[in-house]
Amino acid sequence: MNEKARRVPAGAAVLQEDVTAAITAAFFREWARVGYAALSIEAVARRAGVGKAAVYRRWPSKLAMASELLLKSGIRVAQVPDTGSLEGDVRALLEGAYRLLRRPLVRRILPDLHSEMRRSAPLARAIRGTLQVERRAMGEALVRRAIARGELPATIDVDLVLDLLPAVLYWRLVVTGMETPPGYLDDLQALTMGALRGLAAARA
Amino acid sequence: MNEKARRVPAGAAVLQEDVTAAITAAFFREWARVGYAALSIEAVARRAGVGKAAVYRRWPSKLAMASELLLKSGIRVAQVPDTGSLEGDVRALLEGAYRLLRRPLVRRILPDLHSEMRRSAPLARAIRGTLQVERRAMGEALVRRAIARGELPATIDVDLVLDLLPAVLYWRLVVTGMETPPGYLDDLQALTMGALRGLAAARA
Amino acid sequence: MNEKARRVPAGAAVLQEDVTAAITAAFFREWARVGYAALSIEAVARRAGVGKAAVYRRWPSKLAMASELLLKSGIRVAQVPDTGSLEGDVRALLEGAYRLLRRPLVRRILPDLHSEMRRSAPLARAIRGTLQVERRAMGEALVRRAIARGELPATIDVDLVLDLLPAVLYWRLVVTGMETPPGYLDDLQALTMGALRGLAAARA
Amino acid sequence: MNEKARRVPAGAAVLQEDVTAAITAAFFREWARVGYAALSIEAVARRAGVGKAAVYRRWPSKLAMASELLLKSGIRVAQVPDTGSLEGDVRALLEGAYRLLRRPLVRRILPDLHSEMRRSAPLARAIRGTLQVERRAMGEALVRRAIARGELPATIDVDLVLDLLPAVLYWRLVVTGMETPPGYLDDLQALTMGALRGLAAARA
DNA sequence: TTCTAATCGAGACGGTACGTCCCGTCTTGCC
DNA sequence: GGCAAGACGGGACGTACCGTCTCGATTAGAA
Repeated sequence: MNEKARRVPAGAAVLQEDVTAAITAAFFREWARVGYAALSIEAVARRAGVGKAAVYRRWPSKLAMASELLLKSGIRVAQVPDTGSLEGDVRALLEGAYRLLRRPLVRRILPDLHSEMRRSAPLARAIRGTLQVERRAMGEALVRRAIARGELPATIDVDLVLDLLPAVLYWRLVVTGMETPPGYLDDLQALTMGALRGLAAARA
Repeated sequence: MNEKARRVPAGAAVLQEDVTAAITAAFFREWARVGYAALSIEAVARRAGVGKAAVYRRWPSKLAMASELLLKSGIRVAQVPDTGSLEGDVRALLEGAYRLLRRPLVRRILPDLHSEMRRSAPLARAIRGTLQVERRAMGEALVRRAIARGELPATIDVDLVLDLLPAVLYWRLVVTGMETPPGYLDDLQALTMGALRGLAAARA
Repeated sequence: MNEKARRVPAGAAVLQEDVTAAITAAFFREWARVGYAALSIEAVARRAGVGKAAVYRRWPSKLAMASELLLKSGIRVAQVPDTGSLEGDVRALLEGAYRLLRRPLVRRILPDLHSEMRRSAPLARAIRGTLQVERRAMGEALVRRAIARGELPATIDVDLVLDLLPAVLYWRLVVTGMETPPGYLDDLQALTMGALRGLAAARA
Repeated sequence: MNEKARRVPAGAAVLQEDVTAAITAAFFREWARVGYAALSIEAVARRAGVGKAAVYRRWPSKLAMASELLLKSGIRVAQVPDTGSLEGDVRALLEGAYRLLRRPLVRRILPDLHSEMRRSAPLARAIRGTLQVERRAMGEALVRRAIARGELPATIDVDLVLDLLPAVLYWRLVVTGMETPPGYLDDLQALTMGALRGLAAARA
């Protein structure tokens, strides 16, 4: 950031994109390094080679910055295609979640995010308004297709299914921080299908 | 703190219980007031009418203080008795976990602890050395009894079962922060038993 | 602040003169109030209505602050002009030293500086690099002129002369803290000239 | 200090001499190490292997402790015998002063002491009431003997002589902290005798 | 001999100050 | 007007000592 020629936009008085990009990159690197709570705007600016004012010009607070950058950052629930069977859909979802939660940055950031959400309504709203909505929509679609195929009863508790699908991987990878042995996803797939059958039976 | 009669100091150069109590009370009052992240030890000491050193003499950090006070305040994995059947044991465990995770304070602090564990090896060791060991022992005993009764095959992946048991409640109550509708535990029980059956079948 | 003249702020992010002035004033007021040893930077900042960092940005320590402020406040070895005779030069030097060491502030701070020099190499270097060098240069010039005039032999021990010139006044005014009676400088002048003659005779 | 059997004085409830001795020793070692200003009672007690209260039981403050211990410590002006001539007396005095001021502990402690004296009337009184009185008495006796022998005029300014005698050595050894080359005392002797002659001539 | 009273090492107590870091705001001169 | 740089008043950090106090144990002299 420091020495580069600024091949800057048209008029002045416009936030420069490369500065924003440098801040964004620095922000995630700092987050991964020290965690959300210990993350200081000063350090982000320093690492980005940017004045503090450049940060404050863009976002009023650390939280606002986090919210916006996360949404833009591509921490997204993978798309789950219709594979034609519940079993295939579940497998696809588990694999997508696994690919996401396996990333070290994600494993460090998610607990911070969930911690802060407990405390900050605006952040919670920002997150829930996008990530969770997306996740929920995807999960509901999966369940609806299964009901349509007759693989699940229409009476099934969709919320509980939505809790089940990410829960075990999140616990394992994010909360305990442990790795997974070979074949883990296969076992998890069997476990999940059994759980869905158990749930279906209870509501049948 | 200054003028109070010091009833039963007991030992020499020993941390005084009434000071500890004052700090503890102030800690939770401050937590409620500003949240964990913004909680300053200075403010806790001030509110307790105590020198900062009196706090640092007891705990090396905010997180250590939080961990210990929470443990003392009753955040414990409930004991799971041998109910005579896998189904009963699972139900007891789920109910214990539910009682724990339902408490607002626990729902606020657990993500903080898990976040910080990702970063602080000493804290991770401290937590794992107590809570997790306890939890794991309890889960393993449950599985072993089930194997002994013939309810689960000896080949079952114990680690995965240990992931399963707390995962859904943790996700629901702690991560999403949502409440549970009536009958949630019943459904969760059915779900969990189905999951165990699915897992058993896969390994049979 | 240290070496460059700071006339007319000139650049951005430059220490502001009015803040420096406020700190300086507060420093001397605090010194007068509680003495050097008990002087706390916190109190200086408080009294100046300034953040502590504003003080530390200017000086790394209480002693550095004291040294610089004193130098600026006019504690300088007086210039000794060539009066045309050894006698006149000595008299000028004694009078310069007297004017300096008579000031109460100087009498309070000099022993502190000398004490601390015994312990702090950096401070010693700083002081020696300015005050002592200046003093030595002046003394050597005086002696060299006297040798050129034939008033002192070329074999004279210059170091010892340099010890002699300030020694008695320093002892009297700074170490014992006593005042001087009228005519003291006249007697001291006679004493010093006698000493130089004695020294010259010993080396003749 | 810790394990020794206490073969203590007469009655109980009496300050124990070996504790006092341990504190005294620790006090001087700490003084030499960090200087008077930075000397903490806590460190003295720690180094002496003694509780803080044992120190406070003996002296109400650091200053009181310093005053008393210094007086007892043997930092004394050496006795100057009547050698039969002014020259011999001066030489004896200079040698005594040199022996004293050459000691590293003394070179470190004296400037601190003089600094504190400037600020603390009680300390100044304690020191002046003993050391200085003693020194003055010795110097006056020396001058009186010289007057009696006809070596100095009766009109000589005794105070100025008293300033002269210690001044150069103090400046050289204590203030500048430099060492002395071989023959320094011889030159200093010549210098001092010359000074006395010059002073005598002025008052003749 | 038993009691009593003050000493001992240890260290907790409420405080103050240390020197550092970061907060969010503001200012300066360059582009 | 955005930019890098960084000073500003403020506040918390975690540490070191302050001088006081309390503890249980030791230790003799007085009862």
